[in-house]
Amino acid sequence: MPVTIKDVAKVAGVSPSTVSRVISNHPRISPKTAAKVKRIMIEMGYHPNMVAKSLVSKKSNTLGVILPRPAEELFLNLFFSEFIRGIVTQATRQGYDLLMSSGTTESEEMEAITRFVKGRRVDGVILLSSKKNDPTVKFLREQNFPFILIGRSDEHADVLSVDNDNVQAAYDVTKYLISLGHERIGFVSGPPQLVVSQDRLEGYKKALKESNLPMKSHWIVEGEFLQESGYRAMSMIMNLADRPTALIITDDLVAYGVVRGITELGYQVPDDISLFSFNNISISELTTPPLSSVDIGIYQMGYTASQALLRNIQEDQHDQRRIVIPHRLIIRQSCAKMNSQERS
Amino acid sequence: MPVTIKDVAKVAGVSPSTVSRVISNHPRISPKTAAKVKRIMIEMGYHPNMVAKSLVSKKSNTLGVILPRPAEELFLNLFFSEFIRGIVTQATRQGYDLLMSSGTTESEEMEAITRFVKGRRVDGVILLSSKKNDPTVKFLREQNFPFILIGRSDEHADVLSVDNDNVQAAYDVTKYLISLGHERIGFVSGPPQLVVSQDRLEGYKKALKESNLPMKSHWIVEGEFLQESGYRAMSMIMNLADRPTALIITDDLVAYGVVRGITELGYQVPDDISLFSFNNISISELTTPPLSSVDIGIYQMGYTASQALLRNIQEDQHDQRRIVIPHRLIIRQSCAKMNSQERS
DNA sequence: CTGAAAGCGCTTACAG
DNA sequence: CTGAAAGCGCTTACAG
Repeated sequence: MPVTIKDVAKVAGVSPSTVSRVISNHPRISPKTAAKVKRIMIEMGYHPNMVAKSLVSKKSNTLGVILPRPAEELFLNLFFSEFIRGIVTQATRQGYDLLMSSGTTESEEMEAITRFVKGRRVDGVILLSSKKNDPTVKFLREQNFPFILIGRSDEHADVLSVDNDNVQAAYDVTKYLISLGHERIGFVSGPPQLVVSQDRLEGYKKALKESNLPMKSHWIVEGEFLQESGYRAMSMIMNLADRPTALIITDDLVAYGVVRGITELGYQVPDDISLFSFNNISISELTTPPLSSVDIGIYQMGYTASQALLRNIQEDQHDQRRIVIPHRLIIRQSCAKMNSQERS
Repeated sequence: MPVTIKDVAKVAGVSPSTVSRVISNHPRISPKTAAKVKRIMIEMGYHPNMVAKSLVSKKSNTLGVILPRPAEELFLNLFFSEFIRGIVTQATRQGYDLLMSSGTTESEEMEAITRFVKGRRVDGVILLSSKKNDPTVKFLREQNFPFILIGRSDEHADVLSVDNDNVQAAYDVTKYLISLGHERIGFVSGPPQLVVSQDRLEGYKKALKESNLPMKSHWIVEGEFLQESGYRAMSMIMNLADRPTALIITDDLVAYGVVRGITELGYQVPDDISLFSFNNISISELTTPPLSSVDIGIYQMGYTASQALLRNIQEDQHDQRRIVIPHRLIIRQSCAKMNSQERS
């Protein structure tokens, strides 16, 4: 039988209300009783029942996250560790825990969110997906429940969210390759329905247009966030008569497949083709040669998401901004300078 | 204002008790009232307050995990994703959620566990660490609270746990290398205070002794679970007059550093030296050449941990077994066969 | 088959 | 400064 406030009160010879006030450091309590009650709490090994506390206070001191379902598992898996760590670190620092569940189907996902929100188990929700037409976003808005979206939502532009400026990031990468003298630049993209894919492609196109460089549709390959995707793309790309001298790749793991494909076809990076990828997960510095990659600040995204959501919860003034996490181009050895005779 | 059982009762013209019984599918309720109440619940958008439910039922339907603190962060980080996914998948399947927190110091860790356990927020705890003299293990035993340990505990042998047979795994790897003709086999180990390091080293020694092969202490290097560790070890190892022809490495990431070191020194894998590592995380198939590695079933460990813990909670018969997850040697291209003239 | 009542362990006006 | 009482939203003997 765990010890309750009542037990402590009895031993201390005070009322339960007084014990409760001591716990919450109520100002109008005599230092003497406070000291006594505190001593007895420790002696008896008292610890408040958070569930009971939560029931009356209507606060859980908990944030909720739903794991992405299988379809996007792979993409998110790579980030997952760093991301969750960022979320938990900041949440813990502010005295919040993290409640997690996963949904295999969309309806299971909705069920989990409902359980969290209507079951009063969390004070706020972090949404990992940025799909079009997401019913969870709709639900949370209807409930007027605090939440933050990772990524961008086109339908719900006025929602609290953290994201990268993926258009700008891809633009920056493209411009960098152009500055090295590349004129034929290809793009190995991710699933076209994802906002992140669309944004990066847009930045790439913008940079090419601005520099008056050609943009051929057969230089753009769409795939999954899988090594295989990159690998397979190469047999096509490398056999092109007008093949690109540089490739932008939407993810490090995909880039790894690209490197493998290129190597197997007997070509060299960066001598035959330059590569620049995204996400800067640990793999990117482990390839031969080490890959240049865009660091999108995954840990910081998680950290910031927690922080912004908690502010919303605590100040109860639902600000609806979009927070942009800065990106950084990490230059390694996968890009070569072009000199003019090679350009033909 | 969320709708409560009382609200539903009022509209349905029954008592709250009846509504409660309908929700829990109590047998002695007329199908007619049941149907009516259910209809009204849906109409009113009723969802039970899990906190209130938890207070009276004394069940939270939640498992707790504490994230490892920084010291071991890196080692566990690599597994983390897969591991948590295994835990969550199985927990969700059985209707449980996962509550997470992290502690930077040992006392913060204890605080988090206490909050979970004494605060009645979880029904069981999964312990990720397998340190010596772990106060959290002691606490949970004293509280007689359901928990499962990942790894092995020497002081607490009679505790529910999931682990690999690391002695056997290292033994198997060593025997495999011996079968290829290697006679000088080195070991790049992890932090010596970790049980996993000790176990693997033991299996390695056992196999060598059994085959009457030499075991020199300068063939054994202890380090961290970091790429740098492996990298640094190589300048020493490769300059040995009697340098090993094969190396067992405690982790894929460390092995990556080893490959880098070997390559920079102008040697080749597996021609100059064979490598076999542990954990089989995604990196291992991405190196050049692809690394042979021991698959220790990380996802399955998480999955099994959830499952065993939940059985303990639900059947309330605290069985205290040690569950061993089988390992598999994944043979790739990093080990060469030795022929006799090379052996000298 | 159903309801009234007590209680889970807390908090917090209200009163003194 | 402190206590008695009501209540958070549920469950569950007990009685009928």
